[in-house]
Amino acid sequence: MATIKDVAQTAGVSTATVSAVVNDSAYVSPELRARVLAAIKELRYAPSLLARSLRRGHSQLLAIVVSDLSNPFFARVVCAAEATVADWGYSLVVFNSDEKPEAEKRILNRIRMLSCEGTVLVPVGNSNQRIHREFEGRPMPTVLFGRTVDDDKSDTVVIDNLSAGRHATNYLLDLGHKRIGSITGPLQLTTGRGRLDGMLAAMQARGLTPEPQHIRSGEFREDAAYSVARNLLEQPDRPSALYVANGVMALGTMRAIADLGLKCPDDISIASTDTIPGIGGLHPRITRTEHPVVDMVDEAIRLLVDRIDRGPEVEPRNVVFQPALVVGDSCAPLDR
Amino acid sequence: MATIKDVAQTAGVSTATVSAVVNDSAYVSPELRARVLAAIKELRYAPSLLARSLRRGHSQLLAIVVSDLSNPFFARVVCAAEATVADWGYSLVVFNSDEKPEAEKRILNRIRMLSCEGTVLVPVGNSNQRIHREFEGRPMPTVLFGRTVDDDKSDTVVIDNLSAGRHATNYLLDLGHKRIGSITGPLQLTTGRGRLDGMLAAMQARGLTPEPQHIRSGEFREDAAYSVARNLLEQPDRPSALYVANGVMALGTMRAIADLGLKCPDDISIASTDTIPGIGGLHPRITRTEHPVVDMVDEAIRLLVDRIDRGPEVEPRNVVFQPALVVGDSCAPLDR
DNA sequence: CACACTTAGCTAAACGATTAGCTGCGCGGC
DNA sequence: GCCGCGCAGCTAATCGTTTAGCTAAGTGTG
Repeated sequence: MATIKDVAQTAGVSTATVSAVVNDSAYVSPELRARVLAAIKELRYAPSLLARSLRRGHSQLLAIVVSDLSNPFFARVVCAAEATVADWGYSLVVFNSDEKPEAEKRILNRIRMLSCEGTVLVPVGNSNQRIHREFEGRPMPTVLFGRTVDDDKSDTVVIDNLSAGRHATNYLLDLGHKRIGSITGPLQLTTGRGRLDGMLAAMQARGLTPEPQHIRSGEFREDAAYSVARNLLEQPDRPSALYVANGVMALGTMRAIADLGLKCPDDISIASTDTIPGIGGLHPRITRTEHPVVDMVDEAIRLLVDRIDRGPEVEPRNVVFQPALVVGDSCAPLDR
Repeated sequence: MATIKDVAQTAGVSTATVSAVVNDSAYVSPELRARVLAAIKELRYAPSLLARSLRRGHSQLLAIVVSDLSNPFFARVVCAAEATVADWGYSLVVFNSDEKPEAEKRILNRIRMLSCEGTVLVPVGNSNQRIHREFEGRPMPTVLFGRTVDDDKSDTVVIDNLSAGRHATNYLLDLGHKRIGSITGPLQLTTGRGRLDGMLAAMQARGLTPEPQHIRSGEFREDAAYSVARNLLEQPDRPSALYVANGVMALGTMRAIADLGLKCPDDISIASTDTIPGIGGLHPRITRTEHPVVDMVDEAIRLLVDRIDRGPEVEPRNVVFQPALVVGDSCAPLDR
């Protein structure tokens, strides 16, 4: 690879002049400029971002750490992030913590070593100490995405989990369901706890109390939801409707329903939060609340870049997006 | 952020000694080692990978460029790559060319500037010149993934597209279908051309010639497949079965079928190549050929790392994975 | 014509690590 | 007692940039 010295030599100028041409950072006479440009072309020179980063003190690198990259929701997040980040002139380093705190720790450390300028983090667990412990010293600009932790120092972008759970449940209630169960995520996560609380609040508002054995939670995964759903639905007094906390869990639940020889929505109605893109042609079409992934990611990157530029003085900002109900045909009215 | 100088100063040693301790690259007396370790801990020192990379001449960075990150198939690829790459001690920079040649060009250039040590590339278009033009000078270790181009210099990891198309089509033929159509990807891509050729070969082997208007192709996207399928199925003489070239196109086709008020498999049978994970609980379960994504990615990374280590002398290797037929219930026997 | 002022382009010092090569100490052998 | 050798740890060069500060030539003014 040609270096700036090679270019300087072939063009017969100093490296400072080459740098000035490349970065347009100082006036260079048309003649020299032309010579430099020609040399660059001839040698196929491209500046080393490594060296530039070292000198300038910033790396043009942003990191994203998601908690489960095999979840289509986070795949969409990464996809959106890649695009937005490119618009801002950064490149994206992607990490998957796989819901493991120790992996997250290792990753955050690596991000620091890579001199990434900022991080979009879907935090694992609920202990914020870790985040700041790892990033101590020069604090790393961080936007918490999707989930929050007890942490008033970071910017956050989340959805209104309570509303999500409530709207989906209200839809079921409006159809006449009374014995509603739920399969939600780990309750130490805001996405798990919040959605369940929304569901319970909706029930309570109608004076209903769900049966304890109908309220389940498990990991945010297809197979976890499958097991939980299977176990729940094999009970003699199964509910007439279920609220399921995310897209892949809804799929797992549908699979359990199918395997048990039940029919949705005939035997049981399903409403969820979050969605799997593209499955609108399959049956049933799941009724769910959706959140605007692309907008959320755009906002997260915007906040992140702003914090990188303006530093820790800026007050932490917490942006909450509202979910929207999308009606499919996975819920049937309960006539009785 | 603490630098190696700070550590050296606090420990009362030279930077060389600190480096020796950090990298375990030379003997350091227990006493100094302890002092250095203490200083590192106290200052929360972590070496700058930027500086290290600059000096050592390699960056611990691998790049992956996929042609459509919103496609769940490539999301799975990125997910698998992230995990494997971490095992080898690298970090992964992710790019999405979105099937745009000019974006790919820009990305490859950026990869070069970032001093990534190697690239897993899902190439856009069919002109290999671009790849080598961009990577000229010190040639960039590259593994072509999923698709190949006219290029005998790179390692490649692909599936046997011909077999994929043939197996899926044979399944339909075995059920008695004769008027089979297809919706495949862009024919300048090996994944488009190959799968279609496999389908046609299967037909031909039974002495059948598909009607030209039943053979369609379009972009590898849900919405593209939807339009094509809709147009195809609205014709009076629609086929009794369709082979669809990938997972998202199968979903688009199913959506078209649903929107037209048709039933799968009653009115039309669908077999595809590639799959969407987790949708086994929805109806119909699409009959398809699957390929071992994780193994393919592992192999690609293995090849890439090997080439980085051993240089361009190694003969290019071309690994082909075989697809496997997975039967769902999207195909009905044709009795007539 | 001398002086100050501008400015194009240069030199050289960073950035934070690694590492070749040097220094000086301690020890063993004759 | 001296010489030579081994080796722990240091100094300083280096990776490829950017950039502060300098030089020298050009310009305009009194």
